[in-house]
Parts: sequence; C-alpha cells; structure tokens
Amino acid sequence: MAQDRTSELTAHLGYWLRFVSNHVSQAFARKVEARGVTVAEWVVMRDLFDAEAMAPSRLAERIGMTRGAITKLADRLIAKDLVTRAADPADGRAQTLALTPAGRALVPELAALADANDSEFFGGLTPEERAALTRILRGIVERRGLTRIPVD
Amino acid sequence: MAQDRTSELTAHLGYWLRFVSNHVSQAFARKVEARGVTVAEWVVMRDLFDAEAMAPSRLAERIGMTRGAITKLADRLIAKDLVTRAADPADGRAQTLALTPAGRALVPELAALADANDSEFFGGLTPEERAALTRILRGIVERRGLTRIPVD
DNA sequence: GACTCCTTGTTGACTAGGAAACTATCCCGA
DNA sequence: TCGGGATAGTTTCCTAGTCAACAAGGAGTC
Repeated sequence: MAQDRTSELTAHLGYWLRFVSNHVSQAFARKVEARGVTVAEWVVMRDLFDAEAMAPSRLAERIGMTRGAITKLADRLIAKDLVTRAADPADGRAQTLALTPAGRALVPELAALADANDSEFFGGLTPEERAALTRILRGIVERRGLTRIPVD
Repeated sequence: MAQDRTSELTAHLGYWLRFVSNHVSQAFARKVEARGVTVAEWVVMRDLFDAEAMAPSRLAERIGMTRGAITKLADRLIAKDLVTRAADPADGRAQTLALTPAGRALVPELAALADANDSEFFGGLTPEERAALTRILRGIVERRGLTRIPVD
C-alpha cells in the first residue's frame, strides 16, 4: 500500500471503493431519475415510508444532510406532490413531513429499482463474496464508529 | 436481497458501499483541504505528475469530468500557482496543462495523505480481507466493463 | 482555395448541496 | 411574567459540478 514515494491513485483501496460506489450510485441515479426523483429524494421518501410523519430535523440527522438541504429537498418533493408539509400542532416551530398517497405508492417502485440496481452490480458475485463484502464493509463501519451518512 | 416488498435502504450492498466510500472520501477531503486542495484537484495533479504536460480534454476523459469542469478546475489550480496553462504550438485550438514546481513538490505530500487515509480506514483489515476486497471490487469493474470514473 | 464539418476549449445558465445568519417559538429560572 | 438562552426551520451566499451554446482553429473534399 505505502510505496517508496508518490503512490498511484489506483494503489489505494479508497480509490477502488469510490470508483465502484460512484458507478453504482450513478446507475441508480439514472434509474430513479427516470421516475422523476433524485437519489437523495429517494432516501428521504424511503425513510418517510416507515413513519407516519417525521420532523425535517430528524430526517436531516438520519440522512446526514443539513437542515437547509432538507428544506429545499422537501420543497422539491412537495412541488412534485410526493410529500406534504404540515405544522406540528404541539410545537409552533416544528413541521412534519409525510408522504402523499402518490409518494407512498411510488416508494415500492423505487425500492424495486434499488433491488435491480444492486443485483446488476453485485449479482455476479458468489454468495461467499457477497458475504465477505458485507462483512468487511460493516466491519469498517463498526470499527470506525461511523454513524452519519455523509452524502457529500 | 430482494424482499417481499419495499426493501430497506440497508438491505443493499450499494448502500454500504456508498456509506463507507463517502466516509473515506470525506475524511480524505478534509486532509487535502488542509493543504488547500480539493479531491478533484488532487486527482488532476496526480495525473499531471506522471506526464510532462497534458491536454485538458485528455484529462477530462481520464478523470471522467466534463471539459467545462476541467477548465474551471484548471483556473483554480492556476490561481493557486500549482499548474500552468500553455498554448499548444502545434494546434491553435489546444492547450496543455502542466504542474508548476510548487505543484510538483506538493504531489508527494498529498500522496502521503492518501496513504494515511487508506490505512486509517483499511489498516484494520486482515491481509486476506484486504485482498478479498480488492479482488471483489476489481472483479466488478472488469465484469461490468467500467472505465470512466464518474465523479458524480 | 473555399466550403463544410469536426474538434478544442471556454462560457453562461442551472443544480444540489454546505455554512452561517436569521426568524419564530419554546422553555426555564428568578 | 418576563427575559435569556436553546431549538426548528428558512434563507442567503457560496462552491463545484453538468449541460448546452459558442468561437476559433483544423482537416478533408471538390
């Protein structure tokens, strides 16, 4: 890994991770954008799918985006009639976001695209390879205490 | 992998790949930005390091960015006195980019940061795990014929 | 040699996000 | 009960990309 001097880009595991990850994400982005949704919007919708409603700040924390970004992202989803924003009756500052029926109906379709994308890229792996990859990645997450998702 | 319905985000290998990759890249970004350089700028500089000079269009192709992005990225590197732009005497349209002495001197330092970042994240893996990860990632690259680097 | 088409690089309009300032509301203590 | 933080969300400004339109130069054809 460490070279004499000036190691090459491709000498780093981080390079290959990023390379593959960017391809996977971009392929997925193309798929969901054909449904008029970005990857970040999909993540938000998937998170809202399991909850009746959620505060933007909580969503920001879960997803690893700033509250400002969530505001704008929610604006876009509202404009597409996939999400609604409502004032929290219990707290005058708070808002809650929830899926519209159209949004709720879309989530399983997008999930199917995610499944398809995953098997497109990882379907060629043997079960052992898939298990190893999962174990290695989760191990890094655990060992380094990674929690937030830096969308970056 | 495929669930009954509406698989979770974390059910996908792509999710974990992106999760770890984003953390690795972001940690690296912090390191190089302490030297006043972005990750994309580092990649360009590392590519120029092995060549005397290179056309922006070639760089764009190698790195997977648009020519417009390279123009602006080069502008920034020139403003930092890390790169020079010169007219190609053989072709009135073409330009060539090259590292300045300061730029050339910086590359090994940045490479050392890349090494440090890699071992920070992957140093905890066993040699077998490291080999497996490399093999799996390269296998995906090969099997899917991935060439360009989508910076995305 | 002039016309056409191709290629190179730059530019402008746009997008999605971050950082920080700002507003409105809540909560707590004296 | 009111004054001073904390907190929730929005807004503004900035950055780093894409995409598409463009100007300038080159190359082939007649």
